Amino acid sequence: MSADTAPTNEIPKLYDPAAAQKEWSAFWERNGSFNAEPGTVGPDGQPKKPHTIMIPLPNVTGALHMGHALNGTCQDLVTRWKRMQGYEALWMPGTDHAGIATQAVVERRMQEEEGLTRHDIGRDALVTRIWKWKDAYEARIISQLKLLGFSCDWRRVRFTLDDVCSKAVRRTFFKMFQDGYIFRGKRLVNWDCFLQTAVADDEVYDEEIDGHFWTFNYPVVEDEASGRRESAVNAGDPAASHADSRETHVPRSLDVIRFSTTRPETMLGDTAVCVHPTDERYTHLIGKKVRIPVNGRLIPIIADPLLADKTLGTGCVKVTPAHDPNDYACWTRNKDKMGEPINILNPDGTINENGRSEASGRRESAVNAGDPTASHADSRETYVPRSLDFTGLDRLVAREHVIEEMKRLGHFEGVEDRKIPMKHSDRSKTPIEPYLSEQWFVKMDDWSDGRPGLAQTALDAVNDGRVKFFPMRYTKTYLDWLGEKRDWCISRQLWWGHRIPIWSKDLSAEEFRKNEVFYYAATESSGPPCVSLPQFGDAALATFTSGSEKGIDTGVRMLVCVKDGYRNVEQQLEASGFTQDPDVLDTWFSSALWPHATLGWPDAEHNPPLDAKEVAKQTAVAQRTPGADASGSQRSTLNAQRSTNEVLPTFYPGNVLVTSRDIITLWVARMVLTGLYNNDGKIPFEHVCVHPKILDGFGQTMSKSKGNGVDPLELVEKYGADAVRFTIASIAGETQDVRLPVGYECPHCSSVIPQTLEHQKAIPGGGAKPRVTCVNCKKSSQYTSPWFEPDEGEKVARIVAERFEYGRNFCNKLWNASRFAMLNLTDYTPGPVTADQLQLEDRWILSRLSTVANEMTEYLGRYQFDAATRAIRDFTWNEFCDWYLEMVKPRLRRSDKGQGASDKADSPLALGDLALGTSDEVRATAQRVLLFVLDSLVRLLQPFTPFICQELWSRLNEIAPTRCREPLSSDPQPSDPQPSTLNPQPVEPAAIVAAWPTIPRSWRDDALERRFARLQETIVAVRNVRSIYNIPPTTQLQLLIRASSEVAGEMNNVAAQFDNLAKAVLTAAGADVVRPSASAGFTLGDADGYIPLKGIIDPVAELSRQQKEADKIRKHIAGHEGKLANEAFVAKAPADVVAGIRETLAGLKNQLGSVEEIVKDLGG
RNA sequence: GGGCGAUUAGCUCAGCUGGUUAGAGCGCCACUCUUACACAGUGGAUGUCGGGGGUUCGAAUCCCUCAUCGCCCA
Repeated sequence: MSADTAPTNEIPKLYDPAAAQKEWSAFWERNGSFNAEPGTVGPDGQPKKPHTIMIPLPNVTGALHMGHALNGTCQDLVTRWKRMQGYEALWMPGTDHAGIATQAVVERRMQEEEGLTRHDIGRDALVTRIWKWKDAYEARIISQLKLLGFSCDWRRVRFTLDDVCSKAVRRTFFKMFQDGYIFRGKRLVNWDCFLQTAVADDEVYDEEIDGHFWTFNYPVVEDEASGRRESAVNAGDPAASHADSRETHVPRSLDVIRFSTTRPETMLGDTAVCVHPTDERYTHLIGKKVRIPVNGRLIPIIADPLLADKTLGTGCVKVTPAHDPNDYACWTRNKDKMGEPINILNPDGTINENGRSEASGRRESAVNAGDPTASHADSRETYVPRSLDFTGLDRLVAREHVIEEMKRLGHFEGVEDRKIPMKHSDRSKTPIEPYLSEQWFVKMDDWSDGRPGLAQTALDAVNDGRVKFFPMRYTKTYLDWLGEKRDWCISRQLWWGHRIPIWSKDLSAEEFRKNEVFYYAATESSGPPCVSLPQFGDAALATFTSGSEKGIDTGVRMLVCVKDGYRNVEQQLEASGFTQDPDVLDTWFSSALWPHATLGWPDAEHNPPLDAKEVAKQTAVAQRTPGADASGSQRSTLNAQRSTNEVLPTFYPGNVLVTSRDIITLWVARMVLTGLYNNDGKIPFEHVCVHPKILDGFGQTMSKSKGNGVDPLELVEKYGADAVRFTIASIAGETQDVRLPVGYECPHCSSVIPQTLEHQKAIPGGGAKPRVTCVNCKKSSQYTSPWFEPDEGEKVARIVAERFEYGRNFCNKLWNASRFAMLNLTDYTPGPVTADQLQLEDRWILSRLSTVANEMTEYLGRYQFDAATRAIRDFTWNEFCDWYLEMVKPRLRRSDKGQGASDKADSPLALGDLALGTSDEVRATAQRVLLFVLDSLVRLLQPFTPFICQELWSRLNEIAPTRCREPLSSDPQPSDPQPSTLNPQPVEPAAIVAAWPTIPRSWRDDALERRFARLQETIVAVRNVRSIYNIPPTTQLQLLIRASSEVAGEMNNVAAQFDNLAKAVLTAAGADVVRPSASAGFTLGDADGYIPLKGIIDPVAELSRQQKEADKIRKHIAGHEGKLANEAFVAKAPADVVAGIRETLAGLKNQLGSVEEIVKDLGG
């Protein structure tokens, strides 16, 4: 036992993550370590530069999964790193209300558990329930983030529906309304008939269903008929005709148009049939009309090259603009040739009044252009003998009736089974219907006068490099999507969200005409987009819509937008008959404002409020305010009352948005756009870091709906937060998504049961909870699943993922390396280290540290978290632990207790070529260098594994509060190729505020690293021989080295390390060394080694081994010679490449010569 | 249909702007409880770099093409 003052058992052999997490979370909280304040002054007396990251707000639908953990880990890495670099680093946390997603979850649960729909309980009651849900899940989410050690400024937590964000939403809407960006229009939306709302494209997924493909025909109507019609009807209205009696005397088989459809009921809303303009089968029919048999409406045959495809089916398609996106697009191209789109659906998916044909006895005249007309019932009597009224039928029921009718009327041609891709609502899991409805939009396109629109400003910001993507390739996604400049539909028929701040009222034509301003505004297209209402000051603006093409004569609807903070105006409007728009805004409208709304925009007079509870937890901050805090910086008084908002100008523009690529269009583009719009053209962030997604073991993205989401806390519990973070960081690269196969740990025998798709999908059916059966002990148990809670008292198979052992093992390695160091630092005394005191291994590890620390800085700057993780892991494990610690051990042994096996190893004096002084001094130097490297290592790792780092930091600070540090980065760096003096100084009280290492690049010594590599190779070669001959580790070997005198000299200098690391005594080294008989050998490029093994060596086995080795070398030689024999290679390849090959070849030949010699010796 | 990305050891993945004897972790084999660590140490085995063309002195890397998979947008 060398460590006499610190019993080994004081530092456990295993790192205990749970204890560290608990202790240091509280520590950071107490100290306000994650706070970011404007005006904070750094140690140099200057205000700290800000660094801002806005969390891509997770939604409150449910708990977080590993994807969020990855996203957060990346952000925390950057935030902690920047904080150590001296920035005032703000990581703004918060959550998103996620309109439809959250409402749908709550509604579904209410339906399942209580059988209630939202209409049963009403708007207010539903919203109250959703708030409760939100409170629960927001708390859950925040606690998940906190348990992962994420260093958000928790005092600043925001929610998209809170007062601060709401104000920003209202102000933005008002501003956009004022500037004419917001308008009302018709739009084909994805209609969720179950939830009765429009859903966004990204809330829709495709799924194939078993369906049918029906073929029908429509009879073509004769020309003379259309001639008569024209005089009878409005231009552009093909429907108001009764001339169809003609076709009764034309053989139908000769003039029908055949088409196929998967949704026959939509023929009720057909406004045309469409063929390809060059399709010779139909060219003669273009411009003629067909009759829809089930309702008698006449519709034109049009030509459209985009919609119709000659090669598919009959080449003819029906056009239902109100219920099909392609058809709608066709309608926009051919408005002049067909009537207005006809909506046939009610919001609940039943057929509306347009499902009623005249034959049903409907008397009133058609309201919509394109409706069936009232004139021709008689002539159709022969083939429409009964009333046709599909109104009120569910669309799928109506489908069957339509088919029946078409069959009965003789227009049915056939049906086949077919797999049909069908869009489904992600929220209700029901098929969506394309549906034409009135919505609010934000104009994205440029203005007609050439001014750039919102989309263009956001495009410019990326095009001119103000906003950059990492990796760069995602720039294209952004530009392509924004480049379409499609108007943004911002209204949602939901109850959960920001209510649209528009109050409207219908005005009669007379009422309307009385007000000249209104009249002018509504009728003059070149006028301002809206008019102010003098009675409300600047608090309200109005526009008018006529509601139909018929103009304002029938009256108008007055739409008033009210600014935030004018409840009185809203009340006055309501009192005079105005009602607020029932819809809410798209969630993205509020999340788009996140980067500036959270900072208090538009309030220029107050800092955004802080969470009082979180502030109250910061007891240490309260105690030290207003003095200097322990890190030497001063913070401004918390949440002081001010007359200006300092937070916004300090932390906006921000620095980086860290997100996954599916969010580029939804968030990034819109954040840039609104950021520019609301902040005088200032971008919300300069970088966008796009990280991979975590997939399950089957390559599916993790999602709540698939049931494959893994709760990071389960893994934190199993492996520790640091391990989870470190592992996650190691996979956060820039190339691709990453699979994470998981399993369940059998509670009986601890075997891992791989997860299957069945496990993911299984839900409790009829009471019994699903179980997994252990592959090993065959016992079954319940398991964790997002679908159900295991029963009380059950043994539960919990989720495990072996991948995370990577991080756990690493943490333990770091722990034990530090443990070793601390056991040897009990008598540490601070003091400088001078260059002449440094040993080979010291210089080597400092050289490596310089390289690695600088690489880390570069990797993090490029958001290459995986590369940074690998670099620090390899350094820690393969260099610091495997070599440095092993090599430094002899120097740390107390000389008075040294009991080495050999004379050389016994005395540190024999270790090197430098004057070492007393052994106490040797030990002290070793301690100081070791401590310096460990200190740097902990600092480099702090952003990755903050808990263990702080644990180590605090322990180190007890033992050694003053330790050597690299020179400050601002210090002038002499071109000294060696590390200059390391000077001790008091270190920071906590790792989180420690300075990020800035190791001088001049410490890197390539020549020394090469020499060191030769030493390593030699040691490995000796170990190899030992292993091959099964020589016990305790057996001392002899080593002879034949090499040039220079190399031999170097070998002699490090002779003690051969004994230390390979249990081999270097008995001879020089050019004249000869191979002893009965010895094993190895060859390096410039040295040959021999290990006498008399009595141990099996000459036959050794011969065969050496022959194999020779063959291997010959193969390489052949390869290299081949290259050099190629004249073109020698002529064209760069000189250094050719020289490199020659050098390698020479080395290989040397090696081969040595091996052949051995082979010969052995009688081969 | 358009775009992006992938396909490298049994598994999960690195390999940047072409030149390495193609790597890592896990797993596997053998040996070690050697005084930091068995969540460890030491040594070892393992790949026609998806297929096929091409460019080049030289291709895992660049180009074309095919196949498979994933995502985004229509």
